[in-house]
Amino acid sequence: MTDIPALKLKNQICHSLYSATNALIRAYRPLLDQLGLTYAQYLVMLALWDEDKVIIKSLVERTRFDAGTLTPILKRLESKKLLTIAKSSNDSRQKVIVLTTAGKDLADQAKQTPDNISGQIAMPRQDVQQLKALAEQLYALINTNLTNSDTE
Amino acid sequence: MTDIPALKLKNQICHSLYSATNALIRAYRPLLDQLGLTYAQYLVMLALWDEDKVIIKSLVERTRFDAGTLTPILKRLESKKLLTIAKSSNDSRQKVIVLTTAGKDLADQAKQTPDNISGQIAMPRQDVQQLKALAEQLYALINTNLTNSDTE
DNA sequence: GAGAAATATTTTGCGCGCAAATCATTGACG
DNA sequence: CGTCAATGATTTGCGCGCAAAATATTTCTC
Repeated sequence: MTDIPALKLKNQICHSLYSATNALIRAYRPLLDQLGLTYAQYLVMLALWDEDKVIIKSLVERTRFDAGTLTPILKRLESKKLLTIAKSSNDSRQKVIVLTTAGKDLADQAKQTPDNISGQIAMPRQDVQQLKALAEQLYALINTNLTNSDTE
Repeated sequence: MTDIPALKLKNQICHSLYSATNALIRAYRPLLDQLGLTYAQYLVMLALWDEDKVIIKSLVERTRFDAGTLTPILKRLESKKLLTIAKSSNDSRQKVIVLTTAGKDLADQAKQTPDNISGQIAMPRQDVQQLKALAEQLYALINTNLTNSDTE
């Protein structure tokens, strides 16, 4: 009916990106179920396997999650006994996140997950790398152009 | 701590894709606020501007939304008087979605949105097209490989 | 043509995602 | 040193996203 090309759903990069991302999360779900993690919890655990004993602000930066999103995720991971949340002694506004032994051990069970996914999806490695690079580029552009226009 | 490259957050394409998509949705928000739409509602309206007088199943296919997600979105659009939801006369299991005049008119106000976004983000057109193509490829691969493995 | 399988949609329940408001603590500075 | 802004984290409220179960209607199939 409306024949404005700019408004055609098929022409929207946002729709392609959105549905691909959601499809990828769905593909992860059965694998992550075995670890007892949701997708968001998995990303937080990845960040903590890189480096734990960090404050929440550090996780906000590295995971790119909103702080208001992270708080309840960390509580759920705590209730699964994968980590502890303790007040910092230096600055009691801050909370320090530390992996438990169980939290560290889960890395062993998780280490097959990325390969399992790429095995199932069978996208050429080069295309995957390019998709990743372009997504990173888009993320960087949004967070320079849009964040700066507030401040200047 | 855990030095397994496959588990490094930086190496995860899923994290790049996930955070880029969420950043893009955030970038759309101020523009869509002016239209009184959320991002998901905007995608549904795009589909309906392409073609309305369709059943929900058709929207499920074109928007790639889950039916259980679509039902409440359509109700909210109905309560905004942008569309009507009526039982089909042929098959009363089905519901027919029809745009109201207000719903059609909103396309005029929306038609600047895509250009406004690309103006703000300033990603080279070629890169945008490639990102879209790769996202579509990923979506297609997930929905062939993973859907088939159930049936065979 | 009655019961069973298939199809279209809705409901339920849980976990995000995020803007905005709030709270607690610390640091600045006058 | 008191107050006031800044900082780190939490809470609140709403709208998805989706699996699973429920509901309603239609289409087999015998």
